[in-house]
Amino acid sequence: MEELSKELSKGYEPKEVEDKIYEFWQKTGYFNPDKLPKRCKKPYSIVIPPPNVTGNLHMGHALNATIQDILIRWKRLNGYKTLWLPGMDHAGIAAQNVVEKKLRKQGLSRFDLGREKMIEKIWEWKGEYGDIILNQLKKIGSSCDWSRTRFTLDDEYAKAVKIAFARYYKKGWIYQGERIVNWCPRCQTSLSDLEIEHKEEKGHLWYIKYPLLGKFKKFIVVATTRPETMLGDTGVAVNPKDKRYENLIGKKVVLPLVNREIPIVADRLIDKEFGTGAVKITPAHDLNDYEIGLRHNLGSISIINERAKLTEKVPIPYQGLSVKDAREKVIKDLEKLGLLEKIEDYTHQVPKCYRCNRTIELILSKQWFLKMDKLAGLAIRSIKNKNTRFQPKRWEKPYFDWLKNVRDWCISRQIWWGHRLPIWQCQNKDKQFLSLEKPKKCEVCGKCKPEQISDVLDTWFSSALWPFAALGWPEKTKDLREFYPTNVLSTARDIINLWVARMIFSGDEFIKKEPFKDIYIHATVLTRDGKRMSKSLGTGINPMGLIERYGADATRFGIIWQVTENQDLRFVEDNIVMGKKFCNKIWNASRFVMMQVGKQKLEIKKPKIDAKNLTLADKRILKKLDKTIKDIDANLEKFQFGKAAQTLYDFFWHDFCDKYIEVAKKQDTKETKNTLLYVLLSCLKLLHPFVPFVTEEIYQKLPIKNKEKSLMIEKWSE
RNA sequence: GGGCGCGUAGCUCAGUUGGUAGAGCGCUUCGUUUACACCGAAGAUGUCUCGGGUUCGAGUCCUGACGCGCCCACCA
Repeated sequence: MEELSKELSKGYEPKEVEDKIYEFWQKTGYFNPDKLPKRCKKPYSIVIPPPNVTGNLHMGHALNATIQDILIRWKRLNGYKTLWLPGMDHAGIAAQNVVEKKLRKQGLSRFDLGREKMIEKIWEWKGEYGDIILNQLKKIGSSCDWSRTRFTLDDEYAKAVKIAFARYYKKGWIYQGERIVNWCPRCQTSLSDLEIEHKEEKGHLWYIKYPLLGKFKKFIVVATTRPETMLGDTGVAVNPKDKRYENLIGKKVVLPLVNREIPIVADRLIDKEFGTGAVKITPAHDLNDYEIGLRHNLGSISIINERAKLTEKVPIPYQGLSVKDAREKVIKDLEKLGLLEKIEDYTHQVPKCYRCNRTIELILSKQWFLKMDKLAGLAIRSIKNKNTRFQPKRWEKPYFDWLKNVRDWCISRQIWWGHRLPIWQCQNKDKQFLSLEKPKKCEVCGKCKPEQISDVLDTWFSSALWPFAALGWPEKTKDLREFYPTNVLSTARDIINLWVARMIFSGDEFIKKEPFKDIYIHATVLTRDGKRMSKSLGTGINPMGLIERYGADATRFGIIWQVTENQDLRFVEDNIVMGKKFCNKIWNASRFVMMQVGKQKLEIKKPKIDAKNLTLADKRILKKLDKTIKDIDANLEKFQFGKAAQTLYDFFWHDFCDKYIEVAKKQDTKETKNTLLYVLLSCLKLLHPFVPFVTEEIYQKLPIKNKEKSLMIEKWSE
């Protein structure tokens, strides 16, 4: 007892254990599937959803890391050749924004630096801060194979991106076109629909009188939330079935302030019930209007530029005004002319940039697109055929809904940090061509020195290749053969379409196989009162703080305890406290068992349940243990992490500690000692995926002869 | 406008195919017995949001209502 207590302190002290154990694990090499014992043959793989370089671990990451680590450790203990491949995403706009912000403090913009200098700066920044989140993943105990860490902007990865682009290009699925795109005036780039967030804003609905051509004091009244765009109107539209306007269709109005004659057209898209039933049409700055404009040959006039200022296409007094100023002036001027009928309060959804929260402008712009019809079909088929399954299944629906209505994907961005499109511009003719490397001569004119176009690809274009590019594609690597398709993707619901759908069709397209068998969509972590955790609201909880106060195991256990199939998870710290107590309980129960058994090392054998010299209590605990193992396996198989944790907790605390240990105190037999040690060891294995540190620490101290080097590679149920 | 999830003990949540309501934290009482007070034993606490229906029987199935939250959407 004296000696033991020197070795095992009275309470579990995570701080003295965790870093030491993590280092030990890394030394064993067992995070690397190639270094696992030979008996581990069957591959089991997970690729991490690569966190952004700009990232810091938040509760969502902590939850997801725990989930993935539980799966990996569980399968590793079951003798699988496990690979959990880590990495980071270069996070185009997000990363560039971070560095831009730093520059701004020095009064500089990225344009002051120029492209090359700016990219250099971002790499520098990445070198300095880029590993933070990976280190945080280590802190929480993630057993990733760090030797395989990938970054979505490293050279091999860039090759994969170029090859993928070229394949699409050669199929004719990539095209350039002038379309209405979402434009962020701050980030100075186009954005895909999925990169927009709609926020409710209180605005107004302005009713404006458009005078009918040649009819004195007769008007058609249109309602709009954006009066300033009237300067770019090329028509007015009404519903063809609208009796009120029947005789006006085909007539013309004189656009106020501009004095342009524009037609009244009939289009089925117009809702008779809304506003006045008559709509001003601004094809260059609204998607619906664009379509209507095309149908009726209205033409388009771009009146808002990339900086959200009015262009020279508007009357001189408005040129150069910001959208906001233009709105005020237009209203004032209309009022003066007596053309403003009324103003109503109106709340509506305003599109915002998901990276900087600036209001998005819709503008006409030349961009690159990836055709989605075929690819969306592939993605739908993969789930329909059950080659890949959503867990829980209900997430299929938003996935299908998006894919069925998806528009072509705008893949070009006007930022600098990212994969440049492998497209080159002839200097003599207005023509471009594809070339993966810097071309020796121009493929168009044969004479000029072509220049690579400056656009980069949407970050999600490269993320879409992650499951196979991270395994070495386009090279035919051993890893790709062995670990693709991966077994599980565990991720958050907000990137089902942004990322998951795109990985599925990419995998299908390039490898002819879906990248994962199961897609586990975990709950979103909310605050105690059901609010979103966010930095700006100050409602976030830092998992690193929890680890500091309670230890990594406690944090893992406390989070996972709450994981059910629910969409949301309201985080309560009480559960982490519970986790801490539980770790302490594990520690002390182990201490007791070791005191009972003594220092002499035993050969551990699985006791036979029907052996005669076992007492009723012995038999009972062994039986319950068997059942518990089965339950845990079944729960984890179904991704029911909370239930698994609760089952384990219950067995360990109540069956093993409260009942069996108490009885064992009065049974001083060889069989009981063996059973104590056997059940404890079994529990350590079962507990290890959930609370890896404390269990490994104890394992290392167990007085048994036939021990593995690490608990990580013990045999699950022997 | 469409979709999804939730409403069970003071708080956060379980509750498998319908059969007398459970856990953790908190609370009450007792307990320093060979691990653990980060403990043990015993205990209290619920019109399962509200109507209606199916059923011998509903927290569980159906159907309305109310409340909360999330996502999608080109109603100006």
